[in-house]
Amino acid sequence: MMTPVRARPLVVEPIRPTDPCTNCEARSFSVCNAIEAKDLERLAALAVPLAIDAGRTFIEEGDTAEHFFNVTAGTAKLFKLLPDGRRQITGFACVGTFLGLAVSSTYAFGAEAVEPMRVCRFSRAKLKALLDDFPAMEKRLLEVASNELVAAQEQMLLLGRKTARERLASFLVVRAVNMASGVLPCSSRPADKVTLPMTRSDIADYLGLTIETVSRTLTRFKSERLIDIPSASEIAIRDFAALEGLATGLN
Amino acid sequence: MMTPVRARPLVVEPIRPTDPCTNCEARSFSVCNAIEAKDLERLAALAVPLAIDAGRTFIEEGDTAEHFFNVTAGTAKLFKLLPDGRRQITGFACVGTFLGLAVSSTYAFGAEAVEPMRVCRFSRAKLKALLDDFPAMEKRLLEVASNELVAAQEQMLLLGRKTARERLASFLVVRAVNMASGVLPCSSRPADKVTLPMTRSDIADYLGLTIETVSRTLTRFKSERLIDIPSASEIAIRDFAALEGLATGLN
DNA sequence: CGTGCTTTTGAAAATCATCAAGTATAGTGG
DNA sequence: CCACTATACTTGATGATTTTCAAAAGCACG
Repeated sequence: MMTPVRARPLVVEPIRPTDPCTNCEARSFSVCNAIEAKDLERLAALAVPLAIDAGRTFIEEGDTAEHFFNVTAGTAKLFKLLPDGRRQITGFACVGTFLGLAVSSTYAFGAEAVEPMRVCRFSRAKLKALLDDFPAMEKRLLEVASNELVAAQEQMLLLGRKTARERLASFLVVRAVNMASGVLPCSSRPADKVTLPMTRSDIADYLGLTIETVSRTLTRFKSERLIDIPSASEIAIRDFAALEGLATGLN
Repeated sequence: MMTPVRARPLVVEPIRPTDPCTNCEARSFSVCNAIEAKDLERLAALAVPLAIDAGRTFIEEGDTAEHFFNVTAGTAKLFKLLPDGRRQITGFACVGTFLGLAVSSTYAFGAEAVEPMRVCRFSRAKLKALLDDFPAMEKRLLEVASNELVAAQEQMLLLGRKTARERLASFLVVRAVNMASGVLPCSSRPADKVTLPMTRSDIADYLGLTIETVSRTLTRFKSERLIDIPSASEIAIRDFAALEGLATGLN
């Protein structure tokens, strides 16, 4: 159940293109777009691009927080653990997500790559110094934090008050909406296909359920013609409206 | 179960002392202390101090977010609702708490006074403008948001993975620690008495349980000599260490 | 001293977890 | 390319924690 400890050093295959930021395909999604093109050089000087293998833990809960991370490719799961191994995944970080916001000196959560990832790593101290020169970026960070706070509140509602069916429906609906907005101009219709790079165990730990309940609920959705399950990591949405109704508790 | 709608206008007994900020007893707890004494006048010009009756909803989920609030006395519960009335309380806002952080134009949560409250109300637009002149305050807001994010993650762990006993123990432990730090110099020993201004229903909706489970669990704690219950709104901590062990899942 | 609310306590029911196989799927090495 | 193994996923039976339903006991307030 628990993540095996890897002995290898963290830095895996560092990449050093001429200018990591200017052509960064993740910039438009991320906090970095608060910085104008002419100033990108200063940001680039701080950014250490890294490749991270799937399954690797790159933030350990409780470690001293020396770095910020910005996800440029792939997906990570963020989690908190109880001493006996119980795990709560607090979110999935995809392209553009900024990690490491914490006032305290230690990370309040762990992070592990779900898929092979690319991230930009920043020294906390240096980036904080940089923030003094770019108030726009600080504003952007506040926006990001506020958005995450809203998402966290929504997740508390899910964990505290929704049934297993409602939780899975919510999960699929959010995924479908996010997948669509990533590709198409914002706020279009939801995707009709959802990919699940994470395992059933991850989904369970995200929704506060067990893998069995996740599996059973998805099979039931399928038998109700709400979804299709072409493969374990792919879900086709057949009745988005019904799922949305379920997700919002309209039964 | 649902909060009755009040017909009265929101603004209850506005207070207008000569300078609401300089002598504000909540300033040291709040974001306002990011502003130096000489600049307090500009902040004071924006602050509208209000008194709010217990039970009054002063932020309605979904309403257009026109104001920020800063709690100067009393306690509020913040919550999200499902259409059928299920409620999740996402937090309790006490003295010093800043409310209204939201990027979107509408509030993502509702807020209702648990006790009689005093708050300072700010126009969002005006306060945002003020932020441009006081980057220190923006930094402070980011800190606040980061702290809330950490708390939210902790609450997700509680809601998703802890048992009823562990949830109640966590709740009491956090309260005991907070009560102590409010009165005494920070990071001293936890309070040996905890006041619960909120109802059992509020506690249940905060912990993702029912009032019956909250009541039963507390009585069981009492029979196990972990606490005493002199009155429904007052709990004496008899074995803090045991509660803390429970809270962290050490059984 | 009722009246209405909150809280407590009890019994029954239900959702979800646990335990236990069995079935896919993917990765490995022959 | 194909067994072979390990892992992930699904499915079934049972069980337990928590909810639901019900009612009594406390408390606050007029």
